[in-house]
Amino acid sequence: MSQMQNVERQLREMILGLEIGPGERLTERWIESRFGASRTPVRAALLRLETEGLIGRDGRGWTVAPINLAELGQIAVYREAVEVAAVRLTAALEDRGGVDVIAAMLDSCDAETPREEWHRVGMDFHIELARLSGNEFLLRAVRDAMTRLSRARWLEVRDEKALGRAWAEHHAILAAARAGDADEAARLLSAHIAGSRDRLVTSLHDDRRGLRARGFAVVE
Amino acid sequence: MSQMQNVERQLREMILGLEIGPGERLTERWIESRFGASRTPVRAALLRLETEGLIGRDGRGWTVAPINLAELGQIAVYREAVEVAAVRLTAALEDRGGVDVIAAMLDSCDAETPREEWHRVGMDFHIELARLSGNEFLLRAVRDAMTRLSRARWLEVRDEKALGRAWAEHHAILAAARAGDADEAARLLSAHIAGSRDRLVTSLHDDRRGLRARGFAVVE
DNA sequence: GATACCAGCTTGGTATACCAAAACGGTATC
DNA sequence: GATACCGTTTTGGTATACCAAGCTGGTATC
Repeated sequence: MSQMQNVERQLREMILGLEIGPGERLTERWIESRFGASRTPVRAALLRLETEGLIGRDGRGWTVAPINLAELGQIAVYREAVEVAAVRLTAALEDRGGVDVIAAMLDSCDAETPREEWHRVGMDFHIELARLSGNEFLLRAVRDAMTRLSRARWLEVRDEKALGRAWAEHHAILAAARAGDADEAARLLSAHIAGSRDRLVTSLHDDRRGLRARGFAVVE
Repeated sequence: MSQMQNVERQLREMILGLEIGPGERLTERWIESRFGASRTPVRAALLRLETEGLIGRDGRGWTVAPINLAELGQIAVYREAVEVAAVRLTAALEDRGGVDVIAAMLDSCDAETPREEWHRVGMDFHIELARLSGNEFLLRAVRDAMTRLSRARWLEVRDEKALGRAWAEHHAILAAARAGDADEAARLLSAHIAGSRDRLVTSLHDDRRGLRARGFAVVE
């Protein structure tokens, strides 16, 4: 694997894992010494992460993207557009066997499963559902949206009940898609995305002081 | 303006203007000498154009993205999802004055207007309509899609009648949006995108031999 | 004549040196 | 004590040298 991919992957993981906090400044020299790569692959990695929206430019320098509550609302609208389109395509497929694979993925989580795994499966549900549509652009759109949401979802304070509700909603969406009921799947998915957004924004808004106390930049 | 932005902009224009043909190979050294910049900004520009889908990797090297007919179909589905969402938001706005600005832009084209300008306005219509929605993600999605479609639309053989029809359809969509009729605007926009796709794919498919004779890679 | 192999060249990947601009810090002045 | 100014340091932008992998063309061998 090339140094560029190496740096890109590790840096992305550090950002998504909040090892580098939202709003933190990055210097190419620090990354260079941190990962043992020279500035050329470091710069390449930064350029890629910039297009993913995980980092941005602050004047001449680089900054880890802050948590942006307004952006979360816009992403929800975007997600609804592309995910609903994807699930409608999936529900119209001849062979909807892929739905069962996703259901099995959901069922691999139980009370013993670590929170990290729930987090990953919750995102992969949406990504894999988009993949079933067979449309590369819808898939990429969902993947990008989930990447941007990842940190916010990780910071969300979710109780046991909320996890169970999301799990049930996911299964209901799959059931409608499996049955070929595009309208019902679309309706359920829209409601699911809107509900997720509401809980997410409310949770982060209520907790914004705590987040800032941890050194995280939060934009409202 | 930095060398990177310089190279990126010029290279993009050369690719979109078909001065560098679809499928053509690119070497960093050629670009370096062609634009008088060193490899560092050249590589940065290539990385950005790669994320735009205008160039891709061919093993170790770089290749201008071929014209891909299957991709055109997928983009149409993607466009429909995001553009319909955008126009619905726009139709629901309190202040829909921006619609008239777009209408004026359409009306700036007449029989004397060069084809290049029609091409640009035809794309900007969709981009500006998405901008009115106020959603950054929908806007970016439409802009990206139009960038990817740009070369194909330029290669399409369009008669006077087709241009007039597109112009009329654009105005009808604006009228519905201005009236706040989201359903009608969505219906018209969906039909417009589907019709555009059909004409585009048919035209390029019929002309694929001619395109290949010009040295353009065409994937079906 | 075909094929296997080798040398040279091309090319992307990487490291690094140099530069200008901006940020920082300290000092002198009011 | 505040502020304006200047030198130092830091930082991103750029150019370039070097490397390894892969391609090319030619040659030698069968």
